[in-house]
Amino acid sequence: MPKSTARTYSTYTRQATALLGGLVREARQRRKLTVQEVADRAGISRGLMQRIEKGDLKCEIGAFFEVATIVGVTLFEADDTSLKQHLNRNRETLSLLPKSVRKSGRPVKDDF
Amino acid sequence: MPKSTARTYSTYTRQATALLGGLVREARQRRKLTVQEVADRAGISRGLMQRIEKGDLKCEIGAFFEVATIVGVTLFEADDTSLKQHLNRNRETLSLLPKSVRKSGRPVKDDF
DNA sequence: AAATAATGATTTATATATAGATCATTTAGT
DNA sequence: ACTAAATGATCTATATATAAATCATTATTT
Repeated sequence: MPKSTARTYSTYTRQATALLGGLVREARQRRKLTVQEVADRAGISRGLMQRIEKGDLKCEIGAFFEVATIVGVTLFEADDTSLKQHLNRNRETLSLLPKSVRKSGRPVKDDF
Repeated sequence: MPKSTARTYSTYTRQATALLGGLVREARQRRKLTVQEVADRAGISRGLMQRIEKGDLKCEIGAFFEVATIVGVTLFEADDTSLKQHLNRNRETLSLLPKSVRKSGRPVKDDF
């Protein structure tokens, strides 16, 4: 039972999301696609599409990324191959990490 | 009234989200932080934190990015300055793109 | 080895994001 | 100029994401 999901976000989070939304809008316009067209292709409503372009923080990341992908805005160096490789590298690292010494250590609240 | 919000996602979207979640998990472990600790700092539940690390596509992008930021995983080349500049460049492009002249002057709030 | 902590997974109640509709305004095309 | 299309904004109903609680399992520390 969510008490109150009124979140707070860091400036970076807000800016990054706004930037991504802006890049989507820019890319969409460059390709001469309407909001409705992209929404249709992504299987979402026009309203959600507009919120995404405005950088609304409460959109599903899946819908957001899907729209970005459709208009050609990609995180992680675009092409599938490199993404897949990156993913695999990440997988390996993850499985290896826990192994070597995870001794005591305390939280370490550093930077930011 | 949403009929059925069972979306479909491209392979790229699924991989990108999974990768981002994996990077979050990796970064968190490297910093010796528990899931609960990061969740607390982000103001989200442990359950959501776990879904984020698994790359669940239906998480809020805001929560996702906030967690990423907290553990030090940043999109858009990390530092605030470059992000801010990028954002401004994007803004300019946007206001110029539509067609040179936008009749009724828009406020243009660039108070970032 | 025992104790403690962290993670994974599931369930429930509720807060809320979403689709869809509608209307106003702005932009594009003729 | 007029017309049509696109965008912006707001509202409602409902599907669903979320917080919280709980239990099982797996690590970690002593």
